[in-house]
Amino acid sequence: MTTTRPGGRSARVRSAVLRAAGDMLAEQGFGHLDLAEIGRRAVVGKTTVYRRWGTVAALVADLLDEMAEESLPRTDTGTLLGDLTANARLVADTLTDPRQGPLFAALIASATCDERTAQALHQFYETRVAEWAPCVEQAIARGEVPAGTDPGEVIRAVSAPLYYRLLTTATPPDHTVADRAATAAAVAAERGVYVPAE
Amino acid sequence: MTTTRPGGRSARVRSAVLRAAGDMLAEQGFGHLDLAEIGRRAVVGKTTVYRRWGTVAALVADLLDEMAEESLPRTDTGTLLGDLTANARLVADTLTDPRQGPLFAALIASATCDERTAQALHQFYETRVAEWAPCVEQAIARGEVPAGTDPGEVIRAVSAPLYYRLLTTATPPDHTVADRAATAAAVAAERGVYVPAE
DNA sequence: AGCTTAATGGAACTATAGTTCCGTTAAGGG
DNA sequence: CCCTTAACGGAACTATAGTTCCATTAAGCT
Repeated sequence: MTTTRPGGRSARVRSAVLRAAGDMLAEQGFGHLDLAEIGRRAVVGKTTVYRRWGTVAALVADLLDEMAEESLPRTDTGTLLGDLTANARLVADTLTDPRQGPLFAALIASATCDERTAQALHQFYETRVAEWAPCVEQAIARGEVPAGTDPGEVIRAVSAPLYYRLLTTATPPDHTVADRAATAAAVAAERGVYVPAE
Repeated sequence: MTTTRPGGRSARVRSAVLRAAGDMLAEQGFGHLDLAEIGRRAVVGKTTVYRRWGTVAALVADLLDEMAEESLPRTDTGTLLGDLTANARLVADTLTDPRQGPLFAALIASATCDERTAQALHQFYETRVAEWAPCVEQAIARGEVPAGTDPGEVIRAVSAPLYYRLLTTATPPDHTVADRAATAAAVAAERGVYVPAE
C-alpha cells in the first residue's frame, strides 16, 4: 500500500524550510537566493529541498499557500471609517516591519517571475480582501455607503496606496499615510464611487 | 590624456543592450535572466556586458535612468477630474500593454533586490509624479481643491490602485478601474483628504 | 591620414547553482 | 515490536552563470 506521510518529520522539514525561506527573502530579497543555502539554514539536506520544491519560485508559492491559511482577526469598530483605518494601520504596520515589509516586497517580486507563484499570491490577497470585505457589507447595511458598493474594491483601495509607497518610493507607509488612505477610501465609497456602473 | 568616449560605438552598444534587456525583462521577468543572453540578443560580446554593467540589477538601474529621461507629455483638460482620468487611463494602458505591463512589473521586482536599482526606480517615479503634479496645482489655483493639498499624494493616489491590481490580482487595470481611481482621488482631494494635518 | 588607447569580443577558465546516485533514517501499519 | 518503504541527506557529478586574458577594432586627437 502506498501511503502518503504528512506526519512528523516531513511536516517539521517543511515548516523549517518555509521559515528559513521567509527569513532569507526578508533579508536579501528573492534575487540571489539559492535553495542550498535555505536548506543549510533550515538544517535540511539540500537534496531534500530540491526534491520537494525544485525552484525558488515553487518554494515561495508554497510559502504563500501557508500564509494564506493563517488569517489575522478583523477589527469591528462600528463605523466604516473606523474599520478601514484599523485595516490601513494594520497593513502599514506590516509593511513597515523590518521583516514583514521586505518579505512582502520579495513575495510580490517572486510572483512576477513565475505563473504558479503569481496564482498563489493572487489567492493570498483574495483571501485577505475577503476577510475584510464584511466591514463594507456592514456599512452598506447601516446605510453609510450606497447599496451595490463593491466591498473588495473598497478594501483594495485602502491597501493600494500603502503598497504603492512600499514599492515605488523611499518612504514606507506610516500611520499618517494609512489614515489618509482609509479616509480617502471611505469618502469615495460614501460618494458611490465603488458602485459599478449598471 | 585620458578621454572618455561617449560617442558612436559605446552609445550604440548601450542602447542595443538596454533594448534587449527591456525586451527580455518583459518576456520572462527578471528571475532567470543572464547577462550573456542579453548580450547575445543585442549582438554584443558578453564580456562587454559584464564589464560595463556587471549584474542584472545594475543593468536594470541603468535602464531606469534612461527611462526617467524620456518624459511623456501631460494632458490638460481644464478640470482636475479630467486631468486625473487622462492620467489614470494612460497608466492603465501602459500596465495593460503586453510589453510594458510585464516590463514595469519586472522593474519593480528588480528594485526589491538591489538598493541602487531601488533608488533608480524611486527617482523614476518621482520624476513621473512631478510631471503630473501641476494639474493638481492648477486645481488648487482654480479653487477645485483646498490650498495645501499635496499634489504628489493626489497623483500617487491615482496610480496606486492600478499598480496594486497589476501586482496582486489576476486582472490588470482596465479603463473602468482607471476611471474609478481617478474619481476616487478627485473626490478625496476635493474633500481635503490630501491636505497634511496642521 | 596616422597614432594612441578606450572599448570590444572570442576563448579559455573558475565558481556556483542544480542533479543524480545510493546508503541511511524513521513514519506508520501489522 | 518488527517490517516495509516514503522521505531524508551526504558525496560525487553536470550545467550554467560569471571572470580573466589577450588580440582586435574603432573613437578622437593631431
